[in-house]
Amino acid sequence: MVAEVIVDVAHSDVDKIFDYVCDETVVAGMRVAVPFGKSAATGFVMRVKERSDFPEEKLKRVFRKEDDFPAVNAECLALAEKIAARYRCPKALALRLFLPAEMRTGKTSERYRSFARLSDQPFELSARAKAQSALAEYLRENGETDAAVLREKFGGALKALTDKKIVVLEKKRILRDPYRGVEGERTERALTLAQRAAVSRVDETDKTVTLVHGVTGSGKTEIYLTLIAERLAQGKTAIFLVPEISLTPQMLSQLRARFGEKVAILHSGLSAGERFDEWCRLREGSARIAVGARSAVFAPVENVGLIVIDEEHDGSYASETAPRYHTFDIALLRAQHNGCKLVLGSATPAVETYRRAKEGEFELITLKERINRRPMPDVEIVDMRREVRRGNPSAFSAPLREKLDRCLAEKNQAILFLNRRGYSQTVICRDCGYVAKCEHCDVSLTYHSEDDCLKCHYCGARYHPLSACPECGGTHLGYVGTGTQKVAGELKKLYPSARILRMDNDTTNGKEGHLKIIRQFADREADILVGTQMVAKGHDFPSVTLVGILDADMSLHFPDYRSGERTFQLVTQVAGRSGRAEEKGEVVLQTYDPENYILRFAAKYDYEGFYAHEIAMRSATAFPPFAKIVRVMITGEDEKEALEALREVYTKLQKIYAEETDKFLFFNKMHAPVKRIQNKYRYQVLMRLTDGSPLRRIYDVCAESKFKNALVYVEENPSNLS
DNA sequence: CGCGCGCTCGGG
DNA sequence: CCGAGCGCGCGA
Repeated sequence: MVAEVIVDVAHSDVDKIFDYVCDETVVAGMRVAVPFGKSAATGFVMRVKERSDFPEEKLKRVFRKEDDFPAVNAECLALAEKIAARYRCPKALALRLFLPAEMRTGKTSERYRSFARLSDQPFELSARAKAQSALAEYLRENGETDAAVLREKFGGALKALTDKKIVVLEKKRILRDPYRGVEGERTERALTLAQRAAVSRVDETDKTVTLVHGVTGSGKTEIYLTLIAERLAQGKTAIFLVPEISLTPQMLSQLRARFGEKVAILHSGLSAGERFDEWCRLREGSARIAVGARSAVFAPVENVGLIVIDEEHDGSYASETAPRYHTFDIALLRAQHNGCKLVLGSATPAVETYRRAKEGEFELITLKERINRRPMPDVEIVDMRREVRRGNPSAFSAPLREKLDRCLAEKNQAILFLNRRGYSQTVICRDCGYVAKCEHCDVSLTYHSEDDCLKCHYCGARYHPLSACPECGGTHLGYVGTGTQKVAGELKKLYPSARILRMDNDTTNGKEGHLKIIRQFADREADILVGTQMVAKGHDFPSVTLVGILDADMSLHFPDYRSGERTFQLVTQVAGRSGRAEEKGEVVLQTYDPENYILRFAAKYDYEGFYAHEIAMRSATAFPPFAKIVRVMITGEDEKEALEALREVYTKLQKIYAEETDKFLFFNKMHAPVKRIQNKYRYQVLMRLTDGSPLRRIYDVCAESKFKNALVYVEENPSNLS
């Protein structure tokens, strides 16, 4: 037999099939060790065939199998090839998406543990061997027991008994359990009429994709779970995708309560061993529901009956490393391959998604009612220009102060939202205009009062605070702009007795830190939570009755075509934190642009109105979905080489532009808005296309680029143009 | 990607 | 004439 192998080297030079002789136990999808050049390499068996076209005498043999199972199933093999073609990346890179990283790096493997049990042979122990008798008695009562436990309890008696063959040891595979005591109680509720109707619509439509557009609290999750249960009953599997941040213990316990051992989670919070074991349970079929962030779309399940993408609009579904796939595209391929449904859910769908639903490409289900019939909180838009005119330069408007007073007096909780970390955004010299900048990045530094230093928010570098301007020596240094740290400090002064908690990148050390703060606040260990957008995402705080959005303009004027859409999503999401239990919630939205249509629609929770306005604008200005934005990024530490790469890539792209000018609405090269990040210079060729047809050639140009010290990559409709 | 081959250039 | 440096092509 001959195996067609892709070696696990992510480089276009070796991105081709190599044939190796193998025995019949080697099957497609297996990882094998093969001789490659001077040394050995791991490879993926793409196909097994009878004979090779390559001269037989030159063929070498597969050394051995890396695993005794195919790591990548047939569907995923085909999918990997499609991904490699679509995003122009080496097949090895596409294949790697399908296995947990620790399987490649060898950082983990199956864990085994010895178990002891009594053998069948009859025995008699001397009366003096007390420990041995006790151990035998223990095994008779408890049956098979972990050998480590027995050693702890009975010491050397275990060895004595195994030597006498009275007790036998057996190694058993241990699955590491990532749920750590997550015990959910089953909170299954009968579906409402609307939910039941939604479930049948998904089942009955002949469209592959269904968008469930349901306001916060309309019970989308229950719909997903019912659909998943249906598929499970049919002997099929399901993939349930959520934004990374939504994988909370509460969410997991809900799933575990409903589906028990059938659920496996795949996410970065697990240890290497846990992740590997969860992956194995899915591959072997003992777990049938894969839950996780975007990478879970590559779950090793067979016979997929349903894929769910919850919070479909969330930015974390787009990969930021090669291959820069979008989770939806992969999910759609898998759904089509399996002939199953793909369900998207959101309270605030991406404009592009909603349009496809409106145009009839996707089935559209709208849920207008909240399960509990409770109205969404009232949103008051506060004109900050008026506050300034009235002599209030602080971050808190009079209406917000008033509501905060009341909220605290009534012993409720409040959340204040500000999308800027640190104390103040910039340090500026009032004498000469000098602004403190990072040495490695082309951005200004943010002052952090807690550790009294200047930090770069792009690379994390820290600097001593300035006492005088390094340019002119002036000492009139001004701190401009307000961050979460400053807000927390000012709150402390305004409400000395209130307990204030801050949540942003500086106070959360990794994922656990983030959960810790959430838990503290949920346990009412604080009265006010001040934070960046991480406070916005799906957590239930029943005692929160007030949410303040301190500076809505920050996200509104973000330089990106989706800033309006994101602001709408943000306001809706943050507002959803207020008034979830008995008491009605309130939202104060502070802005210098109170007439802005996005804020107006957001304040009324009018997605339709927002959409109609936004889509008309996108159409008039030719932005997605009416055009495709393509950015070719060129980055490198060596400015000269990066520029050289830019010039070469630009010249080649110009050729495409010249030949297909009618497809281009815009074509230009420039440096990126942030010229340097972590010492890497950044250049870009920015294009806006009427349709995607030149994309293929654009990817080709980038893949051809062979500069050693300059990275060239394509971004489609990038969500962050910095 | 990692390696070795061979071409080229500079030193003396 | 020799050794270091690098560009290139190969790997089954």
